[in-house]
Amino acid sequence: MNSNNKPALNEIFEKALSGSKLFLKREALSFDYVPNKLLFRENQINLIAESLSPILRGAKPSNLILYGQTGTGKTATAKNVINALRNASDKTSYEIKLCYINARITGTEYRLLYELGRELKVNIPFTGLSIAEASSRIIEEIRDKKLFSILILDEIDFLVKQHGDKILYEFTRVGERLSTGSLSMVGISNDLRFKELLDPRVISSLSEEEVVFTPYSSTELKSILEERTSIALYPDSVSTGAISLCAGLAGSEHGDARRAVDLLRISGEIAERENSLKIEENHVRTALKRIEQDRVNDSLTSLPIHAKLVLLSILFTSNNKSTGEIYNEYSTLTNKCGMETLTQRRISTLINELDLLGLISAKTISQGRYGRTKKITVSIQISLIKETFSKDPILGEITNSLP
DNA sequence: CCTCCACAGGAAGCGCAGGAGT
DNA sequence: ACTCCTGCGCTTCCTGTGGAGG
Repeated sequence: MNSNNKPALNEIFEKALSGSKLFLKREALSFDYVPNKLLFRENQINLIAESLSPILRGAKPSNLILYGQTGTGKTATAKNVINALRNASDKTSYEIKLCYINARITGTEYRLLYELGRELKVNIPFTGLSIAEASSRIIEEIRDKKLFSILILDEIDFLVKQHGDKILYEFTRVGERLSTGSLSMVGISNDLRFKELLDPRVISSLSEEEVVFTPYSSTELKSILEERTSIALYPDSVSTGAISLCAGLAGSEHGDARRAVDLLRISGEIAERENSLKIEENHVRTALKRIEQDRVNDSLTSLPIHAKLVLLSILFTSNNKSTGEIYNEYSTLTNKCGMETLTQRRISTLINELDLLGLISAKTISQGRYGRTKKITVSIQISLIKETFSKDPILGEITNSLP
């Protein structure tokens, strides 16, 4: 792309058309953008490409697992290699099918098969079939049409944590049993200890090859951001300080490129709204605050009604209260507004879910003689909760009666 | 050292929604 | 119309447990 200081003609027109003074190509700063050139991932790209390349000769490639924390470029790298493989496969006579599935979005075994079936053009209804029937339809299709298929399972650890490794076992078995065609898997996991959850048989088959993605360092993050901005923004529309700050903030935990890129994009949007011609550090700081607020707001509004009631109960009692005390308060609340009261067991899991969302913190502690319980504390700004819930048709009144 | 509190959290199963096949 | 399938939210029943007080 153009990186010289003189804007090309098309850039000027583009600018006029989009009305944006900053963004040339906003998508390049979106989290699912797959750049043509991935920085600092040459090794991984080569490893994956080598493992998958037998497919171009009509042989079964080995299964592999990609490990690494969020934002280390696993998905982007996988997609990058797949795109290249797709292009290369046009020149072969074998029919190669590539199927990318995110196991967190496609949460269940059946829907996994459904998605895979759709990619392979097998007729699998949205619901109604048994898992066995659905998978045998897929196997038949692969065998009959001699398909060479690669299934990329993103966030595979979610699937295993929720449903066990049964389906993975099935898939690896299928891969081994097929006489014509093939089915290979590329698993992508955020959890480095994910293998411990698997059956040894699945491990030996699934992780024939392993590729590890290490977190980016802040300097690497900086280079990545610079590369992306050169595509996404007009020249000279971001200060070096702002880039460093994005890289630093995102790198402080572990080198999370997704966070860095998101942060920069939102900073850009804020700068744009202020009619600023350059993204500065203060925009980044505002963006950081806004990301956090949006996240909280989203999870608050999408909470099921009983989870909201539990959260309110926590607000009505003071901090550091036990599950039992929260449950009592919750019961009086449900009675007050004439709703059914769920069991304490259920509330216990709701509390855990709220904890997982980062809205509250629930620590299990032991008080010896006085039992074992959780100490529950709200971990976000209370005013945010009040603000969101007071608009709620059912909970508005109760919320406003809060002290 | 043992006991026993006040829960945690696993397992099983129920009723329902939503949909396919017959 | 009827059977069969899965997912989901929930209940019921259950076993497990860290440590203060005896």
